[in-house]
Amino acid sequence: MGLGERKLKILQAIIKDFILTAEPVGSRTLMKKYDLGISAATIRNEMSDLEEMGFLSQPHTSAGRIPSDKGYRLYVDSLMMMDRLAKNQQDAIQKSFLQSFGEIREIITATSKVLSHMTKLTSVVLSPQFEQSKLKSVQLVPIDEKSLLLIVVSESGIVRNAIVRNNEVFSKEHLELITKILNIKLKGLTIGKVNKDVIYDLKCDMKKYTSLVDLIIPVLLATLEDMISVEVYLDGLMNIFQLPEYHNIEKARDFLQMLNHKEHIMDLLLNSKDELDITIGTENRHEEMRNCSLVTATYKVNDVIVGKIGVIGPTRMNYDHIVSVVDYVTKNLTQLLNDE
Amino acid sequence: MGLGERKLKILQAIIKDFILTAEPVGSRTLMKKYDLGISAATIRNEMSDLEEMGFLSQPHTSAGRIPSDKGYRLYVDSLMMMDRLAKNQQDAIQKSFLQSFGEIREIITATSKVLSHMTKLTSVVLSPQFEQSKLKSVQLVPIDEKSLLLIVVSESGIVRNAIVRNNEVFSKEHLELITKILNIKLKGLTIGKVNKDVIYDLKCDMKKYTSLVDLIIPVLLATLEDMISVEVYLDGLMNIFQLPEYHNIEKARDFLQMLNHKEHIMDLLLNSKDELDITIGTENRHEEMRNCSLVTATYKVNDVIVGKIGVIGPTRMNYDHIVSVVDYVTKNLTQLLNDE
DNA sequence: GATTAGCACTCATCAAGAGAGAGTGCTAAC
DNA sequence: GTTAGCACTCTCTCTTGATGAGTGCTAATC
Repeated sequence: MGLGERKLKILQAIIKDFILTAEPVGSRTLMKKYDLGISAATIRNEMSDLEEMGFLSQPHTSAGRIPSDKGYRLYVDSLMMMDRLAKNQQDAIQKSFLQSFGEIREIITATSKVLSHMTKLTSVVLSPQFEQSKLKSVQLVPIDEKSLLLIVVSESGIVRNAIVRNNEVFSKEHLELITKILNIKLKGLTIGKVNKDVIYDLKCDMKKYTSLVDLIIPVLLATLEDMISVEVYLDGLMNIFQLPEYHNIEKARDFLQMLNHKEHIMDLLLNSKDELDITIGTENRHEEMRNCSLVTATYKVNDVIVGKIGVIGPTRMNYDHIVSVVDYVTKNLTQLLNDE
Repeated sequence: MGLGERKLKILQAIIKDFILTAEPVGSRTLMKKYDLGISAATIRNEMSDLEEMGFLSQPHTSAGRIPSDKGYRLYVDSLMMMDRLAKNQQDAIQKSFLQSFGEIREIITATSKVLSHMTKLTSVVLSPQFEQSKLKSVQLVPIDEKSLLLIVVSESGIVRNAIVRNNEVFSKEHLELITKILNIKLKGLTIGKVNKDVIYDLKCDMKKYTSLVDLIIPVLLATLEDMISVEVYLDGLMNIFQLPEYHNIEKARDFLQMLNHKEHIMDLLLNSKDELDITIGTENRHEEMRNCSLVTATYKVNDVIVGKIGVIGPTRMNYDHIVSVVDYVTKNLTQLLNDE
């Protein structure tokens, strides 16, 4: 059985109505609210067909129909119109980005905030993966006789530091020499590529200062580790309380508990490889996500450093709007990050 | 009417039972479960008195009694025994502190985690207030021709940095001079005391380099601002779902939404000035806290830098245990922070 | 042959009522 | 002063019946 024009129209109307009301949609409602030009009985027959084909389902015999994941999938792939955001919404998004100053943390936080605010759902943002970023400089700055500050700067502009403590007084000449060698060896190297071999190499070159180097290396490694670690930012968790699907305490609890596991979220987001990706209900790998959809997008800095942004909500989400928002936010974010 | 020994015993038993079961306690239950040596009828009379005095209340005529805030207050002030934590619990707390390495963020996070874990409630920790901390050094390190890193170190060991960008190339001599002046003027100064006067003074001393100074000063101020800003750490938010008082969705929502406002939490915590403070229900200034109690403690670093830790839960919380945990955690935290 | 009106049937939801259970307050006896 | 006994109160749960939304099927209509 094929999917005629009329069936598609009905499916679209059902999805539209269900997204709006969160109530199963009946044939009479459909006839009255949407100008389909056919009677309720005919709609019933078509709905019956659509259910048989798996695009709709029925909570119980005498209820209306609700879209299935397959139904949403069809809608998202073929029926959805990505609406251009209203001017005032575009402005709101741009404005929120203007307020966040240079620091990457600030930008990410602002992104997360605006996403959840514009969608009234929960937003998830992963900080950029700096693994592919190159090292620009490593510095050792004395802060008092027995401790010094290790500063690592990457080309992408991230800066990290850590304190190195010693029992003896650091010699200025040694420090300068070590700094020099560190820079020669590490400058231009991709952070993710600083591995055992590189460290071994470093140690060989600085055999004379083993005691000092042994102090610095672990701190350096920890700092590099910290630079490439991806952080998860959430916002709008409480928005779910506005949604009828989460008026049930168990549902709300499960949702919140799921988002409490950062690794879990990273797994979800990193799973989608497309520029803009929609995962609907059971399409998700995680059991806990079976009633949720996820709209994610990838943002880039200099084409190598990538991060993810996304919105999580019930499968009954306003895909048109959410996708538009995610898309527009991604564009703004990318622009902001590449301007610097 | 005075509070005889017997009345106190009954109150204590009621509180004990209610903390355990979350159900109003009746006279017969009390007689059967607790060895009071009197009949249910006598207990009823006593309970009636206790209610009249305001220590108990009754949800409805034919229900048992529950402790009022005043009842808990009496309990906490006079009846409570601070139980020494079991050895294994002490060990668990100590262990969790051992795992957190030097960084203050890590320590605070660990504190928050262990608090919520040991109490099965929500923990709140405020990072230390570094306002009273003194500046140790300010450094300007070039990271490339047109940008340099401003590093501020305090005596308490916190380090912050920020990037200063310029359109022109920085002159090495100027930088060294400026660094020198900055250090002379700022070293030893309490961070919170760096005000307009100090800045004005600085500017006067460096009139020759106005363009450079005008670049650096705002960054410096922002960095200092960042150093003294207090952060709020929460953990165990989801623990409330285990409590019967939050099986109601509105209650759970209100609780979570309340804790979503960081300023709100800071206000709550900073309100209590004692070493260890218990605020019960309506004793709290905030309407949203009327069903909650808050156990807070103050931790110190070098006697000047202070922070707060606390546990939030329903007024029906196990005060003995919570207080013991908060107390023990505070001791460990203080020790760890002062060792460094 | 597709469409539609009509109707019997199903199921969730809501309100009202009955019964059970827990607990109290009062009274009279100990 | 303490206790047993009893009537009374109130919540909670279960049942019942009514209501209403919606379906599926059948037969009539276009």
